[in-house]
Amino acid sequence: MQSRDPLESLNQQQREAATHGTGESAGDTRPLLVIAGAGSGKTNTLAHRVANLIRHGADPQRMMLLTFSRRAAQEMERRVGGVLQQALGLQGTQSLPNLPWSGTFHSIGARLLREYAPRIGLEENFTIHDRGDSEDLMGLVRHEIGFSETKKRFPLKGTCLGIYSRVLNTRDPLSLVLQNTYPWCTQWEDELKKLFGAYVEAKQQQNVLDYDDLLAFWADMMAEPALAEEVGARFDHLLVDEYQDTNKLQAEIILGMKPTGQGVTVVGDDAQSIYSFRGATVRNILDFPRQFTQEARIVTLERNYRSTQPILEASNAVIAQARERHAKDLYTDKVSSQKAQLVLVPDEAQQARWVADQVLRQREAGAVLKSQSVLFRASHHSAALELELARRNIPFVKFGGLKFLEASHIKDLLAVLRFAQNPRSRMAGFRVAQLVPGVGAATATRLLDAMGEASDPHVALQGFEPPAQAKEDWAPLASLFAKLNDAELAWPADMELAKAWYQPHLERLHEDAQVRKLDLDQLARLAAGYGSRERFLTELTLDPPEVTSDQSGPPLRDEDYLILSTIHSAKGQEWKAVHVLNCVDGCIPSDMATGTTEELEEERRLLYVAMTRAKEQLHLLVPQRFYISQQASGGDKHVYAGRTRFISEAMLAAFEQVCWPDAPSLSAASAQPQAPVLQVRSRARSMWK
DNA sequence: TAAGTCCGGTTTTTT
DNA sequence: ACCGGACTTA
Repeated sequence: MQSRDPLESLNQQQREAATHGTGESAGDTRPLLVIAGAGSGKTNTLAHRVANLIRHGADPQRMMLLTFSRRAAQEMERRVGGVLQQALGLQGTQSLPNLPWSGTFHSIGARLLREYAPRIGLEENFTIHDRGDSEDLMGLVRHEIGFSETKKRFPLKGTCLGIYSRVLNTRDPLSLVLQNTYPWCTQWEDELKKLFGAYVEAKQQQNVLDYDDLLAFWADMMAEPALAEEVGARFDHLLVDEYQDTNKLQAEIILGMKPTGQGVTVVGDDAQSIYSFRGATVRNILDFPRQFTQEARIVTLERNYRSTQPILEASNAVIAQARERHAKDLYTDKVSSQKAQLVLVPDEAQQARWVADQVLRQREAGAVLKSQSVLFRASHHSAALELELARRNIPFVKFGGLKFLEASHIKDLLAVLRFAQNPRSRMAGFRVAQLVPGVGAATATRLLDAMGEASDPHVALQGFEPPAQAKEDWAPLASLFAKLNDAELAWPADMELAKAWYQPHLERLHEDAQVRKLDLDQLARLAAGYGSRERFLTELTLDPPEVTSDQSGPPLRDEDYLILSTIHSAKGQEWKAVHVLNCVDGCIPSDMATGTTEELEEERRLLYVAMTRAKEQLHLLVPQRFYISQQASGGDKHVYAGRTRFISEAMLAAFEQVCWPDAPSLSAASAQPQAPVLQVRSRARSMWK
């Protein structure tokens, strides 16, 4: 049977990207850079490239595919499968390719490090600290070396970790990082050096790695020629998605693995680079062509398949003002008479109402909630809207912001498992021990010291004498760890044991134990999907479930719900209708990011990313005033905000302007119809002040 | 030594 | 509104 040409559906540029190095261009060993504009079919092209390589004999086991998230990796796998099926005329599930080496830099790094652990001086059973654990450890060390005294006002633990992380990821010296990014901390350079030294020491003693270690140790490994050669030779193809959001360390890893660039493909869009706060640098993609021993081939995808002409026009106008970029202008065939809207509303409360109204109206017109989204710069910008949606019973799911894993009861349970996995992790042990009533910081420290000095920490734990008043509650903990340490135990039985032990503590510590119990059950179900305790713990910290459950729990799979997301978490996605909240100076750009031109440029790209998510309808909301949040209810302190500086007077022609309510009045009455005129309670209180 | 109260300071975005 | 540190009480 003659199967169809699988590349038929691609345009000329996409086809060049998909087939580079095969067919007519066989023998071309240059690395490939694909500049893929927003909505230009990037994922599809990459999937076709992978499928095409496989059709030409490439072994999926020998391909490394670095994507931004596990979700992106799975999507890729699915699409590659689809293309292959079509091309080879295969049926059903017959040859879904298994791409074992696809995932984020961090998760692939963790795998390689575990595998090579014995050869690079690591212990194989290391556990991985997430952001919160790392901050806590930094805080502990900070306290231990005496930097936490009140008078000194030393940077907080989160700031310290931020500085440390930036030094590693950018490979810039500490002094430069302080000067550029943390100018208010420059006076502490010496102390920070000392702190970071102690932090590294603590991590090593406890056999834990943080996010940065996963990249830094991998890069170190690739700086060792023999190892780099060995690892590089295991992979024929190395493909990297979202390359504009990689940092110096990640570029070093790629270069170390494939110094000639043969087999390397990177895809990205410099106009969508929005992660410089994490050390990502646009230089990576701008410098890519000349990085290897042979110069790269560049293919640019400029045709947009996502948005209508008017939406694209408005987006192009915004990004055209950017200072430095690969010149490209997106075009599309999708005509529409509907311009992008600039919606003026009096304040945030009215903004929430307008969005809720609009979302319902569009649902009446046939757009299910899932095809619509609301995007915002910072997680808390959606607070008013969330209230409004709840009030009207409109289901929604929020991406980004607080995670399921950050709730204290989830952390408690995970700490038990982590401590069992790695008994040298003081962070986990500290948390677990203090769950026992009568045990506080002092007793916990005594336990961990005893375990640290012992040749076998398990024996030390079993032999530990708790204070008299804690004795009774201590026994179940000791016996739990005896069981968890048993090699016979088969995952996920560990989870059940831990949960059973934790149950009484949960009830004692939390009023709402019932609700939290549901979360723990959810976690246990999740656990069953992983092969081992080690894998569960690793994957969970590197690729946490993205959706935050409200108290109500995650919506059912078939239910319809509106998407709320930070702009950062909206990366790579698209919706029929997109609403962008708070398009005012101070929010976009965030008033915390107006210091340097680079920061400001990134904020501009952020708005561009938000706008280019829209397929048919785009609404930019401009609330005209903001109430100061910390004041008595009914208070009237507010500030006026102006339209974002990224949409200049001259660009207004690309938008349709809407004022709501109809009369663009700023009078208090129309702006705040529901606000009480009088607050009797606060008046009664104020009598006594 | 543990647990509870009070006060002061506070830089968004995420692997 | 939240967190961390200092201070108080049992």
